[in-house]
Amino acid sequence: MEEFSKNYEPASVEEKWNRHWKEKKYFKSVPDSRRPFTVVIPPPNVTGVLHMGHTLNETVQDILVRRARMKGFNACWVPGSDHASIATEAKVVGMLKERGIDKNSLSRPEFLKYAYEWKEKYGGIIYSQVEKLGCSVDWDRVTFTMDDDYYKAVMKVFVDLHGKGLIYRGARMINWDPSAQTALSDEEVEYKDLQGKLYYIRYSITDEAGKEILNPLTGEKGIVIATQRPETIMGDTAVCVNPNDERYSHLKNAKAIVPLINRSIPIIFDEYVDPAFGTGALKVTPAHDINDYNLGLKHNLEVVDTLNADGTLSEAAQIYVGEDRFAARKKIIAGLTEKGFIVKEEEYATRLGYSQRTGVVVEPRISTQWFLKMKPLAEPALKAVLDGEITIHPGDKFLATYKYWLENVKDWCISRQLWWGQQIPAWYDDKGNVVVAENEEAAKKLYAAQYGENNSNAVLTQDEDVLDTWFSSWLWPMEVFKGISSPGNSDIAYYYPTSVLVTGQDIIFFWVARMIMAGLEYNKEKPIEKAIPFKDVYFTGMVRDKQGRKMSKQLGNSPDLLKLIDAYGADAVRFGIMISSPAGNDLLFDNASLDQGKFFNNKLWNALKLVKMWEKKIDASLPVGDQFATQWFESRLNEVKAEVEKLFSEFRLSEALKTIYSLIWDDFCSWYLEWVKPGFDQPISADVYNKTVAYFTELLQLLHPYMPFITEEIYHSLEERKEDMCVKQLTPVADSNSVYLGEGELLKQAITALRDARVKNRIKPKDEISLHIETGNPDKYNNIRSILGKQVNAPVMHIADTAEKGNISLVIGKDKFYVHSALPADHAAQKEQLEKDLAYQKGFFTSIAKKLSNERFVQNAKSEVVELERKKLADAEAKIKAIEESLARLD
RNA sequence: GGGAGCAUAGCUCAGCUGGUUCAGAGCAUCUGCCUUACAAGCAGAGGGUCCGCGGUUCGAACCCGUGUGCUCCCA
Repeated sequence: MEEFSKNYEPASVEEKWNRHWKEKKYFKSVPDSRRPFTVVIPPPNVTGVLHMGHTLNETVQDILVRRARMKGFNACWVPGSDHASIATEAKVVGMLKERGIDKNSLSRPEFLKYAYEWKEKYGGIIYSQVEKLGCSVDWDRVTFTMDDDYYKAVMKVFVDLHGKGLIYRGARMINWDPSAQTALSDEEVEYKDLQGKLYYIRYSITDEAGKEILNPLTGEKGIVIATQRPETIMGDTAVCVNPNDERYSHLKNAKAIVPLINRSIPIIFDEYVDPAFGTGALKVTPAHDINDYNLGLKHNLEVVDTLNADGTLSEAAQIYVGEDRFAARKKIIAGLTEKGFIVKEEEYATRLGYSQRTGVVVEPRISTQWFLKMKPLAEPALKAVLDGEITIHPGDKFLATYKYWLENVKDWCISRQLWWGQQIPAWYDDKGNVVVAENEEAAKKLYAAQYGENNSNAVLTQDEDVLDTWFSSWLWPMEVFKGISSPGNSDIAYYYPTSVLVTGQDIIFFWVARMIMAGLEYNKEKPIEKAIPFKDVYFTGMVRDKQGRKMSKQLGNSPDLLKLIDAYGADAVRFGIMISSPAGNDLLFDNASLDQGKFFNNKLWNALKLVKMWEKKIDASLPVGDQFATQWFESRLNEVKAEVEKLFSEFRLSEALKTIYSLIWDDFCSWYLEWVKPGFDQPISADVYNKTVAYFTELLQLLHPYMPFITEEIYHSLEERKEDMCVKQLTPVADSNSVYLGEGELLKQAITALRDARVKNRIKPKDEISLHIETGNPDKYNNIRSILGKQVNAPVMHIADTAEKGNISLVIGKDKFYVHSALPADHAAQKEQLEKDLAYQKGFFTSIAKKLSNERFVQNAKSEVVELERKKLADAEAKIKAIEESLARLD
């Protein structure tokens, strides 16, 4: 027989089962006659390693997938990663810089070679982490958003949507990332509150002839405007005031002179300006502010773009050309101050947009980009959720957010000035004519057809830009099954729609909403329940550190997953993160919960050791004997199985784990195993042993989705098995017997109370007592008396309607318990306990009595409730009587 | 500025449809145990004005209003 180590050692066990599962191809899925349960991994991007947020995510998915597999579903979990266009390109550029290579010195194909090198390295790290965590993914289905077919699918969708008029190209004010030098979508901008400064700058005013005008009301020179961005004054093309503002009514047809560069710009009048804000005069810089841009359109203003793509000042600025925008700001302030243009400075609370990926301040910029019209796609996506076709968990906490975004969605800027990604399938001739087609050949044909045979030899150049990564990942639930590149294939027909999407709430717009849009757009011919990409969305919370801070690279408070697995084992990590993870709420990650997982491993391990010790003690000739323990545990097990079933249906995974944990630790280890434990040198009946192994097996099955490795290991250690736990089917829930459950509760209560009395009276566990129970219903102890005697070391026990008084008395339920012990009893402690109980019961009695004496309660409350209260009153009365009698005995 | 959510034991949180499953769990704390599965353990115990105020109701941690404090999303 194999020897068991003192404590559970996860490392070798986890390695062994990972290899075994993989060899057996248990997690490979092909369509068959079973119902599918499909989950697509939200693609972690290839820029780094898995953080704790991913760990939570992957664990939740694995739990759902493993349980589905154990319930007879054909479970298919597709792993993959996305190319994270902007973030990866930034990393690759950084890597090149370290090697002394400038991106601009490379051709596009050369750069992409380096990018793929990066992707191979970091994508590989992520996959090995997913595997170490025990994720039961189908490794034959690994998908990357830049795979050939995937790439083609993205092209196809672009061309299709362009053909439908949903994709268009145009010059708009967009969010510009000067570091990555690309456009961003609205969602990629994060706003932060900060303390800025408002500068009041005086512009002089002239009439049409160029003669200076003074304010007739105040005699002041010029006009004062307030701005946060003095470095943009060179891009000013007007000063705007409210037409109803009397302070400025003398400025009709006047001109303002931009300081430092002395450009003359018109004064315009528009009610857009709030006279109460600042000085009531607004400088208008259409190239660098969205509101100014709109104002400029309305008033036909010139647009002067004073910034280059990299955030330095352009030739158009005339001064400080080539200086960074923030450096230029300082110099301009100095220049303005020196020349007396600055009237005052003021502290000002403001909000700035930062690039989510590079962290730099985003610059509003007018730029020609490709856009996707969102309104027509948003409407059905909103409807699907509002109609309940897709359910968001937990509760509908995020429903309002989802609804608001979709109702107010703006067109999506999908082009990025990058190389790493799907290159936009648009081709231009030298005159700027454009054709959109899936590839160059098709583009040429289309061009010839559109622009005539004469031009068929024209040189076509493909758009330099690539598409936003989310423009590929929104196809994920379909294209991992080649649903776009090869529609109607047997995989997509079987696996789509997927069952549940598990993801962080932070990408509800980036990904979840857009996946729903794409799913509905490309499955229009199907009924809605077949068109949606998933039926349920489960949002996990954010993982924070112990102090409640977000985990981030800057703070360095995110632990390294592989180190955690080395220290605790993957099962303990999974346990730790799930036990502290209420659905949808943020969780404070603390190694203490991993310790709890590790301790739990040991508890299971030691239970195994105990049961294996019994194996040697089986005596087949032994009669079945006392069956209460097994009867009770079987009922308890079924009760919990039903509970877990319900919790899973509500996606309350943390609750379910707590329930299973307590069933194993408390009910199975602390109660059941102790109850059936044979005495020293005593045999165990085959019946009890076999049932114990069967119960243990079921417990392991319940726990397996959470802690796959140790459960598989113990399952095989318990006895010879033909199949593996990860594919063993769960047994259906059976009825539980409420009589056994009630008797079990009474037994536990009596054991606890008697143990407490022993501790308080300093009776050692080895000291025997005899027990006299006075009860009106002696029969209720029939099933439990032998276990009770064993657990409280009371070889002698009398149960009758009158009892011989002992030296310790206590009241359990309505019954009086008298303990006879050779040792002197602590009367004071007993008295104190009894008096405390009495006070509680009396208070309880009074409150119930008061309730029942209230006529309106008796009239209005449901009859069951009133009946229950009457029973409570009677019980309390009986208890009070028993306690009082015991107290009287003590005096 | 608009919207959403949260406040229960020292900490992290459960608490469903208002009524013994109503004040609960885990961790932490305290006491006693080297009891042959487990000291990473066992057996016990203590600990709460359910954020403040008002209302609805026979009855409120739970429903409504309001104040305070915190978090998140959007502009």
